[in-house]
Amino acid sequence: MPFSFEIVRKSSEAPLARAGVIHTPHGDIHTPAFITVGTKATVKSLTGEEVRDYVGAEAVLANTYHLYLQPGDEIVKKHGGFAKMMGWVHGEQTVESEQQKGSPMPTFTDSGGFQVFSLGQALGHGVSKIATSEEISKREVEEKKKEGMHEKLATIDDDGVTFRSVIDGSEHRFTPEKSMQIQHNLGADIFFAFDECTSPLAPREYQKEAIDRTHAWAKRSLDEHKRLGASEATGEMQALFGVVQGGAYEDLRRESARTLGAMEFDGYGIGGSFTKEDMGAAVKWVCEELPDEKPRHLLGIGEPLDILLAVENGIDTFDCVAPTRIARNGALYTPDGKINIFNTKYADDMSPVSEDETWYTHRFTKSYLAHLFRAHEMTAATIASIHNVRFITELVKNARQAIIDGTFLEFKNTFIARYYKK
RNA sequence: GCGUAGGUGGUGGAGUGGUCAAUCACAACAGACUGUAAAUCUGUCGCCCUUAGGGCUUCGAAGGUUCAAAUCCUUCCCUACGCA
Repeated sequence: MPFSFEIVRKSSEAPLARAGVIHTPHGDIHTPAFITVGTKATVKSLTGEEVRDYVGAEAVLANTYHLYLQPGDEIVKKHGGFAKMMGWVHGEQTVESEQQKGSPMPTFTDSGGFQVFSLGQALGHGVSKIATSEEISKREVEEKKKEGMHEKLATIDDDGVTFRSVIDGSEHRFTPEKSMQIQHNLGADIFFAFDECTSPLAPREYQKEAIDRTHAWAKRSLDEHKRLGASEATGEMQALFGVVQGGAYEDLRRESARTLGAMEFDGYGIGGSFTKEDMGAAVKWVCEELPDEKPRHLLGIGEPLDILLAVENGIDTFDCVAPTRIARNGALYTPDGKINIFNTKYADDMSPVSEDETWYTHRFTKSYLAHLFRAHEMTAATIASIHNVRFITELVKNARQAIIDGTFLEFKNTFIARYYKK
């Protein structure tokens, strides 16, 4: 089946929220959906089977920059794409027909645009996806002091980006065309156009310059995508999403969404580094401008509250490293908020890691998991990652059901009241 | 019994007259993490006072030398290894 998107139900309460299905050649994604991040063709500490059966994820997102550097996109191509390579394949629960078993499941690849930001402008400034406005003003003061202290690993010009490998320091160059060629080799179902992610520290003039560049790159990405044609592995044409930028400026965000919305993309990504306060607003502006009938992916988000806000404002899919990263560092999502399993009180806590007894991680006690972390056992990361990604995946699935049931706002408020109560 | 080397904060281990409440590592305690340069990073870690800072008690024990001792001297206790 070729790529398509179908809206199943629009929320009766939130004008932008909707439930739908993304059909890909490798299976369906029921939206809103959380897309698990597997940057280097692995969801850190988990196998494909664990992500499929214990997490219940429907799609995985890998990264162009990282796989290009290591092991190299040609190697991935030889495997028939990263999904096959990492064992992200259909099993008992996910197949519709017997012949589908063992075939790849749905995948995305990010374009490498974010790495240009995180290894360039943001390097050494501690700026990431989300910053508080307080932090930003503090950093503006420190900005000059730090100037030159960190050698940037990437520099941008209108044609593309020159960067140094974080692995061996060697110099490389990405252009929109190059990103498309690599993504084509990596073999995902859904690609992202090569974009420039800006820092919230950057002034308005720069944000404007950056979206103009991002729009030009979007056009070039689209042209190259068409030129490359159907995937050699599947014979299917893969989908390409354009990426909206514009910082915290409403007019730039709307302009970016309108400009890209007029192009022949299969869907849209919303990128950028946000402050905690303006993410929801930025999503709303953009979704009001984007064509209704195409899916929208919010890149790199997020925490439970951010996800609910984004669903409410029209987002269909998300990806975020937080569930797996904080899992490796001993933090767990629970319905009552985030906990740090290292805290003394959990050493003797006999309650299950997951409240829900249908979850795989229900069988382990918090005490056991705390022990594994303290003992530096690798399974600590595995169990915590399965739990956290499941938690976020279920949250989004439940939000989807609530939209269908017409109870989204109640669902959202109930969740937030419990999760954030002190 | 003799010889040798030692006894430092939860642990290992620096320090051998003043800048020592005592480097460092680990453990412990808490925090951060949002298109992954992250199994990472930050802070605390003798006791008391509200931070700046101040006060008090510590380096096997007891005495002593000195303006000043974890550091020097004496005695004692203990540990490891070697010799009887």
